Amino acid sequence: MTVPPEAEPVERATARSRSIPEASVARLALYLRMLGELSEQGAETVSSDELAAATGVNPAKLRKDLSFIGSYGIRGVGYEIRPLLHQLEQSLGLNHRQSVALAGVGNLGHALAGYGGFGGRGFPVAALFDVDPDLVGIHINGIVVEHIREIPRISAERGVTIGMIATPGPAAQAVCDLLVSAGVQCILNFAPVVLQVPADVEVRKVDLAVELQILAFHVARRHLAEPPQVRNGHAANGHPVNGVPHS
Amino acid sequence: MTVPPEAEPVERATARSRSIPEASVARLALYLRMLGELSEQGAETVSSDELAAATGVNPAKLRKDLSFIGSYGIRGVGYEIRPLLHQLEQSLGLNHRQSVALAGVGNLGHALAGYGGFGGRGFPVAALFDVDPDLVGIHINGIVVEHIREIPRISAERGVTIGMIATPGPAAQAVCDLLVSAGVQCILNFAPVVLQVPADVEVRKVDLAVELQILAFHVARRHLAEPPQVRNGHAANGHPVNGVPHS
DNA sequence: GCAACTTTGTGCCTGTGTTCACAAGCGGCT
DNA sequence: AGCCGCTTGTGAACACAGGCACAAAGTTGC
Repeated sequence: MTVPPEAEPVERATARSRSIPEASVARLALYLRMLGELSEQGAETVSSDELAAATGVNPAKLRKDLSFIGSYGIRGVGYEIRPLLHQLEQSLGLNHRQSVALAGVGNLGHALAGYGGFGGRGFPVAALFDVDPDLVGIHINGIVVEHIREIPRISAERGVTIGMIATPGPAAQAVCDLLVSAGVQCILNFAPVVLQVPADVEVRKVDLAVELQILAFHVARRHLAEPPQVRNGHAANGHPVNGVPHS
Repeated sequence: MTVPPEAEPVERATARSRSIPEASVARLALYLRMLGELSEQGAETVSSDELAAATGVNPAKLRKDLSFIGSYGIRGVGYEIRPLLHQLEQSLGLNHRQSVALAGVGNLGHALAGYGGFGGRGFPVAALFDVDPDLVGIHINGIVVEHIREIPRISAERGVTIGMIATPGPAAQAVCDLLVSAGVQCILNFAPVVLQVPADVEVRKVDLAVELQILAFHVARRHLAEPPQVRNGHAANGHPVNGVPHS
């Protein structure tokens, strides 16, 4: 009585993430950045223990993650940074630039447009969009803000592959539809809504309010157990261990 | 033969998250917001299927999540929105305001300080900090930016419980230490570094560059299978199903 | 060339999260 | 009043992620 004929639930999941586990991909990106820093500092090799300590990950987990992209370590020595870096970039799809379109140039969007962490890491922001006539036409970081309705044309022209949505919630779905119609396959959504997209479009959501609420939950848990307890002796000097992992 | 004497690996995990699973907490925050919207629209009850569809979550998972905070549903009917909302706020620790301190009022920090999603949801930004003398003293949203060194004093005065770090990477650890010494127990970190903190401080990290790289990875996976394939016929009208869950 | 040491790569086990499927419970209709 | 349909709450199976511990494989020193 419950489930009707139904489609295949397993097929899609396995087909989507051939080989590399979702959770590992996120950490690989972390390793990539840390390796870049180490490389700039002139290091030639790293051991899994060193890299694990630097990224706050369990060494065994790190090795397993790296094993998904091949055997680039030397037993008894560690990992040669240069080749590993190259292989990581390859595996994460960073060998060809991914142009980003950002829709919504309000408070948050403006900051994202100017955020150096994107362009510096192979994700140049190639187009900006908004509906507000006061914003359309202004320059941010050398890029002109265009009207939302131009999304399909301009995205195609500039070879946009990734969309970021930083609009208010109510506008997000419409903008999302435009991005999808422009051929964008991946969307990073900062708006507090659940986007409806075709099955072949990937959406990731960053929800700042939810992040805070998760923290608030932990604060509350603490206060149930401990008394007020203000840490007045400066613990600022010794930070014992620990970089608390998270999903 | 495998497991030696060893300490208790279970003890710590269970003690830390008495009752509610980590992953559920994140979704509970989602439900909370959606229930708020439904309540404003005048709805009295929701079924798990409806709420699940609205939040892009599996209905069974949703019911299990809600079961962690108690039985607030009526079989045959659904959930009464008002009492459920209230209970959710209680369980997530939103019954007493949590003041937030934000360190780093650069590009991203400025946007966060002005972001309406925080204050409106019970997380008033109560203090702003930076090192830059050009920024110290300016007002954002009616709050004066203070110097980093004032973190301990001002945080204590204003009852800050949550810290947000939006500084450049190299400055983050020092700022983090100051926040910890001020008694802050939870930190939301936007800087691309792994913070070292005492074991009793909770850190969550939001890493925008990593989010993009995860998306880039999926784009690359796609391109291995499919040809260029630009979606020119407008798929903008019908968004079939699907709001793609994520970890 | 061999032995001792170091570090990777991985098999296996454990725990956590997700999903299905169904019994229990509630309201409405006859 | 009793039945029927609907929806919750949850037991059980399953998939995924994490971490230990060890064999394999390399390096260094003699």
